[in-house]
Amino acid sequence: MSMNDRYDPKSIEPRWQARWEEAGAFQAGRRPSAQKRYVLEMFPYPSGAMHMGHGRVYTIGDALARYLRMRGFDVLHPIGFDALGLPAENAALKDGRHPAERTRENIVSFRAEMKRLGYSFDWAREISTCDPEYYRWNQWFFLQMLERGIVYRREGKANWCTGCQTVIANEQVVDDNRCERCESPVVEKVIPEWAFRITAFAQDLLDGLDRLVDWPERITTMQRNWIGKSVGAEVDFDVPGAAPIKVFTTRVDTIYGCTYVVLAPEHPLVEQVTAPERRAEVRAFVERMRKTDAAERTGENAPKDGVFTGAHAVNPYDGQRVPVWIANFVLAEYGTGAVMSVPAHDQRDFEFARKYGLPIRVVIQPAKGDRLPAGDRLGQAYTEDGVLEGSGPYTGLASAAAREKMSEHARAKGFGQPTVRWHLRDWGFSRQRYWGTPIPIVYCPEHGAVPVPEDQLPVVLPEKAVITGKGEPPLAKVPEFVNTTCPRCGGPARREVETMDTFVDSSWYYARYLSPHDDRRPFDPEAAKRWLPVDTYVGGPEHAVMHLLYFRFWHRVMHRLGLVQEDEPCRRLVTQGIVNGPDGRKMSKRWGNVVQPGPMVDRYGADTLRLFILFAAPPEKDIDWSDEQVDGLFRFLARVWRLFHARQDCFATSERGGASAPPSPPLAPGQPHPAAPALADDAALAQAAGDFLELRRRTHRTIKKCTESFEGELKFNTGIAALMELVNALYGLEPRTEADRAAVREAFVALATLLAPFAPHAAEELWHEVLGAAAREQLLADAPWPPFDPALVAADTVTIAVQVNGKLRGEVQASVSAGEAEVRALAEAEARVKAHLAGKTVRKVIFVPKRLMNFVVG
RNA sequence: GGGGCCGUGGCGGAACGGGUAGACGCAGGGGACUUAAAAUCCUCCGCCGGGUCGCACCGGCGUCCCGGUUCGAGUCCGGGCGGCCCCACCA
Repeated sequence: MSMNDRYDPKSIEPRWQARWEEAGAFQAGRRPSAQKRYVLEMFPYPSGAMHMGHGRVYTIGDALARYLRMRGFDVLHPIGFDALGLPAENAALKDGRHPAERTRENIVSFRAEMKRLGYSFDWAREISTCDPEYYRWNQWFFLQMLERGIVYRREGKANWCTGCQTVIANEQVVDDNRCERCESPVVEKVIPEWAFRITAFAQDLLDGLDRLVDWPERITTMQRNWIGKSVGAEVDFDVPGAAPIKVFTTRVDTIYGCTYVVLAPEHPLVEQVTAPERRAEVRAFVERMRKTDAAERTGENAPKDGVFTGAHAVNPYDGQRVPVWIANFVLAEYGTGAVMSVPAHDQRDFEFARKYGLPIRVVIQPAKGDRLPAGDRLGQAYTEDGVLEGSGPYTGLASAAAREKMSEHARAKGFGQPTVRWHLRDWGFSRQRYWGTPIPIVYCPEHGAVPVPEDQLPVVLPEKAVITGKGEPPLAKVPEFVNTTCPRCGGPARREVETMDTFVDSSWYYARYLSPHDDRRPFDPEAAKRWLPVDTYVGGPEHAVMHLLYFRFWHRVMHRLGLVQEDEPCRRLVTQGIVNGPDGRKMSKRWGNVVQPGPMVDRYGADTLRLFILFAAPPEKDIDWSDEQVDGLFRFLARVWRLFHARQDCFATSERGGASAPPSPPLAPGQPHPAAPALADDAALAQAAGDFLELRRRTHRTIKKCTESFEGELKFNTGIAALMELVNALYGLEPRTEADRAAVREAFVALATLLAPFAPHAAEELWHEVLGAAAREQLLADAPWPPFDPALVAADTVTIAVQVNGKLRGEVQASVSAGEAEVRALAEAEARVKAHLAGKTVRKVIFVPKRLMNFVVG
């Protein structure tokens, strides 16, 4: 192949994609004796065409995977499709096409787009969750978890999406009680459902967060808040003539300030405690609450609203009788559905007490500073910890100590106990929809819910679908599916017609990649030993409390089942920002600002698109699409192209010797690389001087900089910037001697190699061009990452800034080893410095070797 | 209300543990090449003022605002203001 003047990605990219595939360059397991790295990006939901957001995740992950391969690791970089779920079914409702058909089509288009972008996936491991060979293992897990009590059937209030006509998970309810998917209102509905006992893992999931040091803190914080542990106490308030009211509080230290008790409107004791003369009013209130939209009722801005029941309860600590109220702001499903109200020390209680004229009693004083006024003159609740007063035997104790003593006292006396409450709820995963994994249960009139035996899996989702979006679940309308026999007695029975939440599919897919065609178990535990946990997981931060919590839960389950060694699925998480439209708004048909990756590849080639995505900003930041910037990156590649072309005299003339490159620095253990071609002829290189010695320094600094952009925080933008600087430097040089050419050649090899993770096709082409026959048999994708020479990275002369009283007044050139006296002499000789020192007394001189000298004068 | 992140040129963004602010790119100005345009190559580009025929050069200000620590602050501390994200009457 000969090099053309014009950079033409269309002629380059498909050719290298074919070569990589032919060579199996991206197959995991090619270096069995090397250390492994598992690089994973969240698999796509193929609901439409691939969009720019996908382009960004996979470009980030791919750059890393390619780099790690070049560092000598055995890299697993798989891809698959999260194919089951509501959107495909919702689309089917619109145009009547079968979800399977639509999904298959979308997958074909995704796969083609991804290949065109040149992602280094191990395609042999591709999975699709709508494949029975995949979801049968969802069913298998279900059975295992059922047996262990981690799956159970419950009858409870569920979030019912009025749009999707199905139950959705707590985590899928977003802003103002709307569905995360379709934004329809979500209402509460009492319905039987299957649930995972994720709450049994709450403490463990919480503790695990402390070990996830390479996760973004905001994600672990969000999980921590979502799990929502609160340590407190349960206390029983006796109600004469009725069952005691059990309240949950995190501030039992304030209980002597309790002046009333509040029940949630739905609390089971409401009817029982209400005095006959209050009944009408209470019922009217409860009825009104029932009819009010949940968000409106319990939203932050909702005014406090309540009603007195006529009953009184007894505070077990001081024997005081306090009135029992019902109020809108108490949630039936949190804690015990009842609270003790301490208006002096809780803002909500304070507001409520003010509104209804209930007493306010101060029982905590700040440890330092002014004392609080009496309750009736308090401007707002004092909610901090402090020192107890008016609290019987606990008076004088600090809040924390009091809490401990007081909850222990409750336990000793039998009217309460220390308690931990969680915000996290069990994960209800029943879906009354078609396009999901069938739940392997059969209902027998004789034996009730009977699990389908393992050897009868998979329960295959029938091809025939009656999708109306209304009424009964679609599977109920398919008699061939529903009607079956009981696995236990053989009598007529009906299958479960609910399907599993799509988040089940994504909870363990990363493990299926390890042995995607295994038909005896979900995956091979030996392979898991080799590859898990995932080393780097790239995906959007929007999954912080759904997928990312579920998959941590599922991994723990797999750990209990003995399938995996560790309890956390992934070491490092990288959350990438959004690609916005050119106008800075979220890409949307509504704004007409959508930019698709496909047409961009047509116009500029994959390499330019990839460079743009990586250069625009660090991965976590949102970026705006910019046609001008993309043009700029295309120009950069074209510039590199011309440069190589213009300097062919430096490398195309002769075959270089077989000297191999020095090994890559520390990270590359295991199997040695195939012998790498020399960067350049060592003897000639050693002769490089002047501008060309400078070039060599720059080359090695660039290698260092690029390497650093992959280590620690991923900052590809600065790595690419360094490459641009090297290119700019090369433009100014005119090599004349053999040593000059060797230095230029060294820079070219480095440039092509370092470009490989970012713009792999162009890099591959240039690399083969510069190395000629020496590289003919090797792919750059397989070549070693270049080492840098520390001696060349460290400059021998440096520019030292000279300040007078902290203001820059000049700079001097000095050798790196120059001491204070030497630099001072140089500095004082500078005209500007001299002028600023004239007539002043130097009181002090600060000298920072290699950086700066500051004269402090008076 | 709680939690997290963040405020740097016209724009996207650089700046290792406090040490020359603005790397690199985009946009823009000037020049070369060209019959011309595009492309390309070279070059300038924070603000204000002084200086010079034009340069060179010089001074002051400058990383949201106000204070502090320090020889020295984009970076550390305190207090504001503004933006984004998540959670939200969680007892």
